[in-house]
Amino acid sequence: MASNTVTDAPATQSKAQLAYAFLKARISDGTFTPGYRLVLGQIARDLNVSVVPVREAIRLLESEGLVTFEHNIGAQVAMHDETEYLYTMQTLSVVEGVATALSAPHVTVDDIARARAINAQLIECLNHFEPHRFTALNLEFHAVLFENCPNPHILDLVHRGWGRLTVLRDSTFSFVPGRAHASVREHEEILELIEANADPLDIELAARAHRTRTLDAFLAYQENKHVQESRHS
Amino acid sequence: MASNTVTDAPATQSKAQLAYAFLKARISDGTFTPGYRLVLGQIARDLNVSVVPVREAIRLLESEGLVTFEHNIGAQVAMHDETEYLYTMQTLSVVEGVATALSAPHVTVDDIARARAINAQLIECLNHFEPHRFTALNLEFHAVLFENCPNPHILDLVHRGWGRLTVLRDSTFSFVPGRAHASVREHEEILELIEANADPLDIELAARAHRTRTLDAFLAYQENKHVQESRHS
DNA sequence: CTCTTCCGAATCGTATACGATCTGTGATAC
DNA sequence: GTATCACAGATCGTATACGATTCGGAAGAG
Repeated sequence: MASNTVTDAPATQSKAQLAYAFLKARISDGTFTPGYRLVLGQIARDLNVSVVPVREAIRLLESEGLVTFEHNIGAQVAMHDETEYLYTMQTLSVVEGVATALSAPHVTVDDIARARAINAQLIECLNHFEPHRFTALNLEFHAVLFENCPNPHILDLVHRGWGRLTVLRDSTFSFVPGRAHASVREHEEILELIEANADPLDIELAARAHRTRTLDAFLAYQENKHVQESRHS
Repeated sequence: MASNTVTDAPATQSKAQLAYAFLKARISDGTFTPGYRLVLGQIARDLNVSVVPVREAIRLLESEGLVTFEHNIGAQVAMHDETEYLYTMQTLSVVEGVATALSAPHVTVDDIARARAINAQLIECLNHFEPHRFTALNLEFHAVLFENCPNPHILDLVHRGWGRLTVLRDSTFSFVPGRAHASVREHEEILELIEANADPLDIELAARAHRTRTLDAFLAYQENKHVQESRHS
């Protein structure tokens, strides 16, 4: 009866979810670049579904800010000016900060150990540097620290922030590899704060500053690049 | 050509938006109480539209957390346990705090004057206390202080927080009228911090604490009520 | 040569239709 | 009397269909 391609779990998966996953994947991996026009009928044909579920998926992505939508015009992958990255990082610095602080009391010694192991991999990664891998590990590290946040709204905001970030820029560390060294050091500092049952506000501000510094490093790099470019002209 | 009932602006309003506004209004004013089953066909008939736009509106409301949705089962107005209010207030305290701090440098003397005027109305309101009016003015006051926030994401989160709050509880001050007096005093303190160009972090924490205290007051009231109830039994 | 106007193709928004799934009720077995 | 099963009504999910709107290019006026 339930004859599905792979497993039975997604057998009950709606076509809307299928379309959503399809579009999100294509946007994330860069197949659909910012500004790309998302035509309902075309996508529907590609997926062998009707336009209705595709439409639903697009509206969902719109509410997450990954695509923009205009009445009677259609959808396109959201365009990002440089400020977009700035705003997303700033927002994430705030929500990830509180999430980490609220999570701290629920972090077990086992969690700390796992985080240290991941940070060790990050340090090891510094030698033969791969920005993409570094960023993936970096998320893993922070996820251990904020996933215990008891407030589901804040946790959701953190997830959305990371989601947007991966769409906006594959890895900040591609641009500012130097930041990676400081980053792993700060990770250890944050771990020590949590271990010491530090004041939640201290943990929050440390986590926030950690992210803000990555942002600042990128902004400084960009500033510098612009200066160099203007010298050539 | 564009012959509409009232104005021309909503002439281009889609039926999906109509359904969205209709549902949101009914949920906010309490016609549809938490747990109320939202049947697509029924709502569609009431609005003289088909189920498609209604469905779209409901999915939007779902993404905002106002309704819950289950595959092949349907939607109902989101149920709120007590923790829901707690989590929403906590989240709002954080995002409103940063929004206020980020907004502060862009607040003009004129804005400050407007805020003071609103706070004066709040003080005046303390005599013949109407919780609903007080809450509306309270939002107006804070809106003046955070609307200048340059980060659109954070601003959006603040708006969503307030939106959820009005759905969850008409007015916290109905339960804890005593909190209103302290509240208006803290308003003045926040205004003075902004006027003095205080450290953004100080402004942020003041704004955050202001909201947290309202939450704490409610929790204390509730605690007290439960104690009294258990005495009767 | 340039600007305006008009028309057709492409796409969107929504109505209708129909198969799939769930829920509750009544009949049957133990 | 209770538990299980089957069936019917209700509702959901999606396909198809069609009017409405937009956009781009061709035709014509200046």
